[in-house]
Amino acid sequence: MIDYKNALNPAQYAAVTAPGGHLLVVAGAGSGKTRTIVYRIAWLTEQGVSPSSMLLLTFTRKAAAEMLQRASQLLGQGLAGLQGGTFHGFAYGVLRQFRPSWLGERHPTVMDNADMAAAIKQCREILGLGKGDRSFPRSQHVLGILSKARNKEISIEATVRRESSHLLPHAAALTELNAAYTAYRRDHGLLDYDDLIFELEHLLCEHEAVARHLRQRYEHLLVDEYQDTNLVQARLVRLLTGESGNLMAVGDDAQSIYAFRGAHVYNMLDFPDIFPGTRVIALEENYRSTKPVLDLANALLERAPAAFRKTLRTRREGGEAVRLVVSRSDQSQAELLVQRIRELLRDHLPHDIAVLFRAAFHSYPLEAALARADVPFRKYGGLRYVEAAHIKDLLSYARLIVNPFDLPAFQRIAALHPGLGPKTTQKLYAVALSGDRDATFRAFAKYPGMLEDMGLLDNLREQPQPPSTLLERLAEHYRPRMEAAYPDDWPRRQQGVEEIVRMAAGYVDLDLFVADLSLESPEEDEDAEGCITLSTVHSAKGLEWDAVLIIDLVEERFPSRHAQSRAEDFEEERRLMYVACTRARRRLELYAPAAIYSRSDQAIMPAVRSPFVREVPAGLYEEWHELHGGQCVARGHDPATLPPVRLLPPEPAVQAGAVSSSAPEAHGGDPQSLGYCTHKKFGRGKKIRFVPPDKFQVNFPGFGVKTILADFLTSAE
DNA sequence: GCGTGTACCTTTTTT
DNA sequence: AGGTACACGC
Repeated sequence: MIDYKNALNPAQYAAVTAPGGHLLVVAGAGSGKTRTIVYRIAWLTEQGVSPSSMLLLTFTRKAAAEMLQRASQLLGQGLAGLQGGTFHGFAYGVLRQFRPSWLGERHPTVMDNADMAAAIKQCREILGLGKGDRSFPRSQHVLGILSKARNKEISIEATVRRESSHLLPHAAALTELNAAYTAYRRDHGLLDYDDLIFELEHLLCEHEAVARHLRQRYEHLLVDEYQDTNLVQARLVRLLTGESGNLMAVGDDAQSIYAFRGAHVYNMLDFPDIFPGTRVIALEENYRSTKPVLDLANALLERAPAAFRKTLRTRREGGEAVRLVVSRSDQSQAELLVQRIRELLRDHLPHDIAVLFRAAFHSYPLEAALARADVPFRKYGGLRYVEAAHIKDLLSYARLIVNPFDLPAFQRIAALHPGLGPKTTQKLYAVALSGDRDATFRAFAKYPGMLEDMGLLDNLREQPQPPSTLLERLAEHYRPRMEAAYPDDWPRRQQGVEEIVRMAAGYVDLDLFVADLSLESPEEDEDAEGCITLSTVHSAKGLEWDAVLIIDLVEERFPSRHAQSRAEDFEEERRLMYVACTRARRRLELYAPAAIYSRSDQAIMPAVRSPFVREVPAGLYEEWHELHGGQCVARGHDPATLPPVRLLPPEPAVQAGAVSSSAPEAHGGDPQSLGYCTHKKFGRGKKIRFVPPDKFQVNFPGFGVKTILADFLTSAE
C-alpha cells in the first residue's frame, strides 16, 4: 500500500484522491505535476479502476512514457493496458479502426511537414496561382497560414489580416489554394496533422455508437498540458468525457506557449463553465528550483497581464545567484559557453546541463564550437532526423505499401531514378493506378528501375510480414539507389537507415510504425547519458536540468522578431522565457551578446538586450562581462574569487525597466538611446537598434520594422 | 521535359 | 545556408 498522505502535500493529496467527476489541477512550474498524475493513476488502480479503462493524453510521447514508467515503478507492476500518448497519436489509432467513409478501402497515411509543403506547392502550380509573383508566400509560409486558420477556426482572410497583412492581396488565392489542398488529401488518401484531430471530432459527432464505445472504454480521462489545447481538442475532450465521465485536466496558464498553433488558454480558464461541477485544485509550491531562480521567474511574470500572473513559492533557501553573461558577440558567446560548460561538467553530469534558445538555428555557432571542443551534445527541436532525405526515401517505400495512392511518396521514389521529372512522374502515377496493365508497362518501359520498385512493392504488399522484415528488405533494395543519390556521404546515411530498421522491431502493423514516425520520432537514446542537451524552449517543456543556460537574449531573437508588433505575441514570448527559466533546478545563466552577426547586413551589428533581461530588477542577478581575452568577469565582486583578468570600467547598474544604452557602446558606436519615438507617417514606434551612422531600426505596430533616418523621428515616451 | 547553373531571398516555435 | 525561380542547353 502506498502512503499517499506522506508522499504528497495537501493540495497534491486532494487532487490524487479526488472522487470522480471533473477536476482541474492548476499546477505551477515544478509543483509536482507529474507526481500528481502518477499518484492519481496509482490511486485509481487501487480503487479498482482497471488501467485499461484510463486514457492519458499528453503533449509528447516522451511525457507519456515517463508517466507510465513512473507509475508502474510506484505500483511495483506493469500497468497493462493503460493508454497514453499524444492527441494526434490517439486520433490516428481511433481513425485506423473506424475509418472515415471518404477513404473507402484505402489505408490513410499521415503527412509530415515536407509532404504538406510539397502538396501545397503542387496545388499552387496546377492552379497557376501567383505565377512569377515574388510577393506570393512560399509553400512553408502558406502552410503556416492555412494551418493557423484551421486551428484557430477563423477564415483564411482573417488569419492573413491578423498575422501578415501584407499578404492580404493574396487572401483569395490562399483560400482557393486551401480548397485544392483539401481535395488533394482526399484524392490521395492522406491525413495531415490537423486532419487527425478534426476527422476524429467528425467521427465522434457523426457516429454516436463510436463515441459511446470510446466513452465506455475510457472511464477516466487524464489530460496533461491542458493550457495548450486548442478549440477542437477541447471539444474532443468534451466528446470523450460526455456528461457523466471522469476528467482530470492538468495545466498551467502561465506556461501557455502554443497560441501560434491555435492553443486557447481560455479552454483552461473557462474550464469550470464548460464542465459544470468542476473541482479546481491549485498546486503552488515549487519543489524544483532554488530561490534565486524562482525570484527571477516571478519577476518576469509580474509584468504579464493579470490573468497570467502568479507567484511561485519555495521552501528551499539559498542557492547560486542567477548570472547574466554579456559576451561581445554571438560568436564569442559560443566560445564562452564551451568554457563554461566545461567548468560545469566538473560538478554536474552532462545530462544535467542544458542550453536553451528561442529558435533552432540560434544554436548553430554553439554546435560548431562544441564539435570542435569534442563536447558531446544532443539537440532537440528543429529538423528531426526522420526528416533527413534518405530516411524519407526509405519510408516512402513503406508508405506506398500501406497506401498505394500516397502521391508524395510516389514522387520521392520517382525522383531517385534519373530522367524522371515531375511531369513524367505524374503520368506514371496516373497510369499505374488506372488499372490498365498494358498502358502501364508501356509507360514504365523507359524507366526499368522504377518498374522494378513498383513490382517489389506490389509483391511485398501481397505477402504480409512483420514491419522489421519488411523494412530490412526495403533497406536492402534502397541501398544501391542511396549510393547513387548520395555518393559523398552514403555510408553515414546507411547508419540512419539501419536505425530505422531497428526501430521497426517493436511494431506489429506497418501503418502504425509509419504514422508514429511522422507523429513523433521515438527516442533514439543510444548515448544520451553522456551528452549535454541543446533544445528549443518549446521542446524543453516539461523537462528540467540542474543547470540551464539561455542564450541569445537580445531583441529580435528572444523575443522573436516575429512577435514584436502584437501585444499578445509578445506576452507569449514572455511566458516562453518563463518556461525556459523554470526548467532550472540549481543554476540559471542568461546570455546576452552585445552584438550579433546579421546575414542581411553582412556585418556584426550591435544588439539590444532582451526586454526580458532589461525588465528584471538588477538585484536579481549577477552581471558578468566578457573581456578582450575571452575571459569573463563579474561586476562588483571580489576580484580574488574571479578569473585573474582586469576589470572592465564600471558601468551604471541597469535599473528595472530602464532601457539599456550599453549595447551600442560596446562597439564604440554613438550611444544613441533607444526607446519610443513617433514618425509622421507610421506613428508611434519602438526603436529597436541604432544603425550607424544616422539611422534607427524602428518597429511600428501595424507597419513592421523600418530603417529610418534619425532626423525623421521625434522622441516620445 | 529534364537537369544544371545562377542569382536572389529569407530564416519561429510543433504535431 | 539553403531553398526557389528562372534561363539555358540537351
